[in-house]
Amino acid sequence: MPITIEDLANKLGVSPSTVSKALNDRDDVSLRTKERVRKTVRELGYQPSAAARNLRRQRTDKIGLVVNYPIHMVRDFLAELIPGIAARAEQSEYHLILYTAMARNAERIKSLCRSREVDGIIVAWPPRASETVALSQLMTQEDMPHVFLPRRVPHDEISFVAADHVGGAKALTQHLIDLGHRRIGFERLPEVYETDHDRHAGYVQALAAAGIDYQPDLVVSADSSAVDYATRSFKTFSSLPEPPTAILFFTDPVAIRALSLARQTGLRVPQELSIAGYDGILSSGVTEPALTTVWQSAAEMGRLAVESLLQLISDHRGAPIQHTLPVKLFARASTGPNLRG
Amino acid sequence: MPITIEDLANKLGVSPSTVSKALNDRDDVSLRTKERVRKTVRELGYQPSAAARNLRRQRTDKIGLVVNYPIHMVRDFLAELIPGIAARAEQSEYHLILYTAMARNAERIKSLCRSREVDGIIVAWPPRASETVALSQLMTQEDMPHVFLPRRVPHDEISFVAADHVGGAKALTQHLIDLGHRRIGFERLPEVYETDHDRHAGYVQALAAAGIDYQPDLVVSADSSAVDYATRSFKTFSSLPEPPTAILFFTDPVAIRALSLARQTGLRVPQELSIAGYDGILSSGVTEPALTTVWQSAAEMGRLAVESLLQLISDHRGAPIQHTLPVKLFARASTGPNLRG
DNA sequence: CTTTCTAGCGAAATCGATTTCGTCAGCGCG
DNA sequence: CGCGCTGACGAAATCGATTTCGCTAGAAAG
Repeated sequence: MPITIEDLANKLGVSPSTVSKALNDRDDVSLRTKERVRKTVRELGYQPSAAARNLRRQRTDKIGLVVNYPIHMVRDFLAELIPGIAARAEQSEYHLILYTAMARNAERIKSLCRSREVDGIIVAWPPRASETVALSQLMTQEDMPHVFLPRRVPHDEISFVAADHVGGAKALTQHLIDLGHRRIGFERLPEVYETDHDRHAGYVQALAAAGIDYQPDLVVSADSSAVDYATRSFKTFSSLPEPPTAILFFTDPVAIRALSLARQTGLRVPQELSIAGYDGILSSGVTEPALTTVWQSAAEMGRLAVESLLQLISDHRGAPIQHTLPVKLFARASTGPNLRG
Repeated sequence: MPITIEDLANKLGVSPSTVSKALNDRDDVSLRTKERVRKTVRELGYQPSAAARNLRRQRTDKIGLVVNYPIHMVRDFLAELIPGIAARAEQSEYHLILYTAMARNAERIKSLCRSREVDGIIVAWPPRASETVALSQLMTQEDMPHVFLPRRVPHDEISFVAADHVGGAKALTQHLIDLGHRRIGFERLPEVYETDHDRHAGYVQALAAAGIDYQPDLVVSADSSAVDYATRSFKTFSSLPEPPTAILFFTDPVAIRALSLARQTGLRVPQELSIAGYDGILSSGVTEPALTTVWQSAAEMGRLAVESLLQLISDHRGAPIQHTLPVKLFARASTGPNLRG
């Protein structure tokens, strides 16, 4: 039995409509009345019922974050993303509702749209391109503004916020080239779609710019279905007739694993082998040696995603918004000059 | 213009009340009608308006997580906690709304209660005891079920989920005693209230049980207002006339910092100095040497918090629920036998 | 055959706000 | 004086579901 607008109206001797209008600062209420209303609101600590407002205004001032991926695999990223989203949303009086148990489930997203419990949706991790297009169309049909994250979606009509993986891989490769490396191993993870494609493109561009031939055997496709695919990839590289002097692994955890494998093998890092990761979020700085990596700001992506979403919400059916954020190279101790010629 | 219950009713030639009752499986609707309704619902993909339901039923099937602490300081913990909460909540058809920008702000919590946009609240990190009691009373007055986390609250009427820090510190100390250590340094962080108190108690108990005298100079109060208080604490320990052979630091980050300070000083870990952390969440396993620590499952605490909250929600004004979870000792390479007698 | 019950349905109230539209007093102006 | 206009307010509709209560037809009971 919280205080309702009617209680307030009675106490003030005016009608509920007047109270509502006063609180929403409409101009057909006298200044004197507005003051009186505001004063009483403060005294009684009145707060309008969210449900009633939502129903009448047909909006909720909430946005949904749908995590379309096994959470434990992306925990570090979410740990930055979620605060980034929440902080930006709260600046604009929006709040964040989390939906985690909906991996690849179009039905559930449709229900979410129809229940109208959020004004917009951020989808973390778009599925494969065709599914993503279908998902996006579904949401568009339901008039639900939405933004994908943190991968780009190869489609003009779809809003997303992504990191510049072409640039990231290019910078990383360039960094190794600058250190004198010419045989640079590159681990791919084909099922990650655009991300893999972009990074590979960056790698290729950097090599080409330096006039280094692209050697297919230096590019190893990780088999992420294997339990310890880090070890597999590492072994594939080191069993080459002419192993690379530097290796770019697809993610930091794999690179970290490679660090300890190298140690076990007796290979000194970076003197005999340079190792770099990617996607640095946490913990890349605490290894020994500290891991060279490329860092993408999940918090910043979250912030941008919210801003894009708010725009899409206010510009009813405006143009799609696509952001590609620059990433930052962290050159640390795990990469060093090529001492093997 | 999503489909409303009236659209459905018209299409079926029955009244909205009948549709509603069919969907809620009331027993004054014939089986035949229920079937017809359910079929059409499936065909049209009807989903009731959340706002309308919330208003009428006076509940939202949502719980709020109020993060009452600077987020960047507790990111690793949140990264486990939030998925734990969300997963358990979604099992019971609840969803999670995040409120981050409300550090120590009773006014905002009051508004949250009165707006009725959640059915219950989990407060992450209770403030000092007196404030916590006030906060709890406020919420109780507003009929808002709530649970504190992850610290215990020294008050019988208040629900919380906490880790057993007495047991944790005791196990950690015992571990070092078993390794032959008798001069064991202990870093305190006085402003963390009950947590500090409990851990200190565990330390004292373990010493007493082993018949080792408590030496006040081995207990150092960290000055967390200092920028690099890790270094300060470390130096205080090492400048003692008779330095400890093992040190328990208050958190993993500080212990990790101490590892590299020890290396710089030329002290070998664990041969010359054993170092342990606390609160292991991530990254304790990737240091060199791997850090001994005590681990508390944030996910499990989240799960329990939701369960407690759901219980408080259904048992209107039931008894408070207090959980103290056992923690787990991870004895790793940063602690070893005392070789200095 | 009348009365009583019950199963099944619908009309209408309700949740608590916002918004539309109408009313009315007071004012200025010709 | 009559007219229109404006400023300030309130009555009532509205959002879309749930819930209460009453009604009716047919079965069961007498």
